[in-house]
Amino acid sequence: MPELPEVETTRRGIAPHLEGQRVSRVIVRDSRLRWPIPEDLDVRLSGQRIVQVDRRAKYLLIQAEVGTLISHLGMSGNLRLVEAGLPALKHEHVDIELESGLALRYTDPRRFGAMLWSLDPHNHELLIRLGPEPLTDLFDGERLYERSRGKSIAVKPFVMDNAVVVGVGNIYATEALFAAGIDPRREAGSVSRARYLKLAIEIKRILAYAIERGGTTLRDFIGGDGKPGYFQQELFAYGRGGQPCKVCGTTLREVKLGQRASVYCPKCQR
DNA sequence: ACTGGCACCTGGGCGC
DNA sequence: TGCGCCCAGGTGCCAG
Repeated sequence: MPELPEVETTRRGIAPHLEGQRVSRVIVRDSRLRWPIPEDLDVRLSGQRIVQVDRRAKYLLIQAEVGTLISHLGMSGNLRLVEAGLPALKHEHVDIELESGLALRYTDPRRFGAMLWSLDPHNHELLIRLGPEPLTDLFDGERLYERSRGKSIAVKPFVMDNAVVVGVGNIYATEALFAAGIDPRREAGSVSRARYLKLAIEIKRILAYAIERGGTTLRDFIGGDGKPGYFQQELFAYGRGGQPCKVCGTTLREVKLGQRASVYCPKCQR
C-alpha cells in the first residue's frame, strides 16, 4: 500500500512512539529483503536512543544518536508498533524493541522493501540522486517543463521518475494527470508550460489531500495497519478502466505505459 | 543521455 | 477444490 501519502502517514504514526526511546534489541527473523539487512544491525542500533523519524521520498529515516536506519516499504511493506514479544506471524521479518515495552515491527510479504544502515543517509547512494520533494517549493511546474524538453518518454512515466520529482507513484500519477486533463500517453516533451503548471498544482493538491486523509483516519499506530490515504470511491481514474468517467461518462481506457497500468479518459484528457 | 524492458518476491483473483 | 495464469501501490539495473 505504500505510496508517498502512506509512507508519510506511517512516519507520523510511528514517530511519537520512537522519538526519545532507547532501543533494547533488534530481532531479524528474515534478512532477505531487496538487499540483505545488515547482520550487525542489532549491534549498531541497540542501546541507542532514537532521535528523530524523517522521510525522504518513500524512504523512512530512523535517526539514532549515531547512524540512521533507512527503511523502504517496497510494494507490500508495513511498519507498526506492537507489544514487544508478541508472537510473529509469517512475513513479520523484523522487530525493533524499545525500552517502552513496544516494538516497531516490519512486515513485508513480497520482500521488495529495504532496511539499511547509514552514517550519512542523505548522501547514501539510494538517496543522493533523488529529485525534489513534491510538497516543497523546490518542485513546481517550471521544473517539469524544463526537465521534459526534448524527452520522448510518455508524460506519465516521466512524472513517476524519481530524478524528476519523488513520491509520485502509479495511483497518484494517474489521478493527477486526470485532474490536469493530460493524456498520460502524450510525449513529455510536447506538453506545454501552462499544462505542466497545472499538473504540478494537481500533484501537490492530491498528495496533500491524501496525507490529510491518512492523518484523519490514523488514530493510533499501535497494533494497527497504515490506513490508505485514499478510499476507492474517491479515485477518478486509477483502477477504473472500462468504467464511465465520473465527469463526462465516457468509458475510461486502460493502457500500459512503462509496464504499468494507466487509466485515462479519452475525452477529458488530451 | 535516454528509453524501454526485466528483475526481485509473494499472494490474490480469475477462468477453466 | 485445484491449477495455471495474470496482476499488484516500487525501483535499481541492464542493454540497445
